[in-house]
Amino acid sequence: MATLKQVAAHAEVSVQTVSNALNAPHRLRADTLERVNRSIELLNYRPNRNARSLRTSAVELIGYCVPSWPNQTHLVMDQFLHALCAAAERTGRHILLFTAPGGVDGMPTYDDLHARRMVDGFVLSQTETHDPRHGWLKEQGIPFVSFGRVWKETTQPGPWVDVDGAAGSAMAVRHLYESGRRRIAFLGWPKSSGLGEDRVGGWRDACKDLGLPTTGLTVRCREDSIEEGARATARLLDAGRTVDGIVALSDILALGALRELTRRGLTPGHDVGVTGFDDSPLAEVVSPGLTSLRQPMDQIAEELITILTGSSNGSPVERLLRPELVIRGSSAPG
Amino acid sequence: MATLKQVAAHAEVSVQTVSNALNAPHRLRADTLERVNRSIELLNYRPNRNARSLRTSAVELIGYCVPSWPNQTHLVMDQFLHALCAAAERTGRHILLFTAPGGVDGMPTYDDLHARRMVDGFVLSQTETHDPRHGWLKEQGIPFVSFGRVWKETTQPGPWVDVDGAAGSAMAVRHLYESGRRRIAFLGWPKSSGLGEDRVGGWRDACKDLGLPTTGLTVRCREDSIEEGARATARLLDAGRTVDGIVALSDILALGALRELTRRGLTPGHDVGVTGFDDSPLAEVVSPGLTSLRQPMDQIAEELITILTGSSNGSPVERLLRPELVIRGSSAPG
DNA sequence: CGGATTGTTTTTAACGTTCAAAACGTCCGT
DNA sequence: ACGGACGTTTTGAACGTTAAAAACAATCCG
Repeated sequence: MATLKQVAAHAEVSVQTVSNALNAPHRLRADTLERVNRSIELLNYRPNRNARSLRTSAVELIGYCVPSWPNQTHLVMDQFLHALCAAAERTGRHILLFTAPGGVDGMPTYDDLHARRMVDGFVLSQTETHDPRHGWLKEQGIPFVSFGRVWKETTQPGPWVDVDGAAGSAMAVRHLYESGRRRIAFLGWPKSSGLGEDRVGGWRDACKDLGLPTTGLTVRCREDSIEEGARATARLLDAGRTVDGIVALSDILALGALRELTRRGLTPGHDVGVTGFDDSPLAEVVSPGLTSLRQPMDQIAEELITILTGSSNGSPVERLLRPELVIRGSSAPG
Repeated sequence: MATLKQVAAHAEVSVQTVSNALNAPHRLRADTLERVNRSIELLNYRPNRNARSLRTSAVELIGYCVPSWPNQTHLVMDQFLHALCAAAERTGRHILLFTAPGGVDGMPTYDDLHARRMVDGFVLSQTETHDPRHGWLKEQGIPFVSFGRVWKETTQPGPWVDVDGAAGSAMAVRHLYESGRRRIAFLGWPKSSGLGEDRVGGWRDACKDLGLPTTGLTVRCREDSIEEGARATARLLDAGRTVDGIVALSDILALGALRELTRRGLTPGHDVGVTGFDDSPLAEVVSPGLTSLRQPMDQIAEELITILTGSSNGSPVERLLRPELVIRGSSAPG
């Protein structure tokens, strides 16, 4: 494996000149640059990243903790990871995966990776309400950016990128409204979830804007499962009042709604319009296809990397992106 | 950030002694070791990985190319990644993610990562028939291990770990047989797929062993989609002959089968037993739950890391692991 | 023509670690 | 007392790169 020294000898220049040819080519005279480049090519030289990192103390690696919540399925994780990787590579960086316990217990792992100079910073995801990681990292001066706000904190301890759940729900409501639905229910999560409150808020506001009723039309599911989604839908339908639209907080809950509707002989899309969230692979795979709010993964990843690797001057950056409504059969005009 | 030098000064020993305290503690006198360890603790010293890697030329990082086939969904990728990460960490290593074009076009990317000393080796997955990567890497002398055999090669160019698809299919067939099914069909892929041929072979052999018919009971789907699975099932049922069991090559195809059966008023599990492959999150989320063959992810990951980081003495290692049949409602005794 | 200016290249000194060899003690047998 | 053997510690050099400063060369200006 060729080194700078060997290239330098071959091109008959000093080591530093070869280094400059790579990192500051404008400093070289045109003919020298070409000569050096020929030698680099000829010897198939590639800079040793470890030596470079040792000298510059920047490893160009970004840590990402691969999540593993047993209950929750990460249906869009592969999309996210691919987007994140691609965005990192566009800046010459890479993603280093690691596992860590949740909450504060995981902090030593983050600290260690940073202290050993294995990563320059972190991308956080799976942000929880009152997530302790953000404050901790900020306190340690470890660079990070979060995919997801730290809910229930007035001042956010660090930069983040997030998808506007309220706007998403509102889009779903308006879409159902435009296809004639007038009693649109919401399947949500317990109040403790910041993400849940964000999305239910958007539904409520949009309904009020359009003059639609909201009372008695919210069901809070205890967990994110098909079963709970179906139960919640059953409760809604059994309450006696008509429901012709359902905005679900997740694709999983929406699938539960679809199942319950079908079980009762109602046709999703025709009798009741249903929408989900996140546009997971399931959404286009079920029948009828599930209308869902897609997260703009590429843009999210791009912003995350930009913020993390940016000059970070002044106040932390906050970016709220709009999801995109992907319309499928479950909300076909009825 | 503390360095070896500072720890050495604090403990009043030489730099090398501190290094030895970490890498070869048996060489130190007990009291020296303790003194050094106290200093390490006190100064909160962590070895700089870049300096270490530069010296030893081992980065303790394993490259994994995050796949992105547009058509195919990676329903178990997060499970795999988590297992792989955990297994790597058990040996003090980590996973570095990257993206690369498929086939030979991606090889420069692999080569580059290795040449720049950013990874020690690679874990390959999403192995295709005649996959060129294995031969190429072997030729370059770049360490790797593959999750998945290189199909259609008599001598495998490198070590691999794989799941025994034939055994899996056979388990599914025997399970359906035990609950009384006697005409068990197979939903597969085109003949060009090595993985497909492996699984269909297991089905055929198991049926013959049990004295069950196989002729006219195989359907080859053009692509891995719910739609194709449903179409294939329709074709089977329209052929006039009875079918009381379906072994599908994938969970997706199995879901298609479930859908078509339900559409025709047949009850999966009661009228026809259905099994899938891979035990994706979908399997336990649909209704009825889908009986499926789970890949032993933790064991796979463990083997991959062991082989890749092992002494690699002599001939390449090959490990064929048995999948586990997870029984759910879709194959409930009818 | 001398001094300043600019452009290009080289020299020197790190970055933080580990390897190999040398040095230092201590104990032993003779 | 001496040489050897062992156990522990230190010394010197190297891994491959880049930052900073120094050196050199060419050009410009008064």
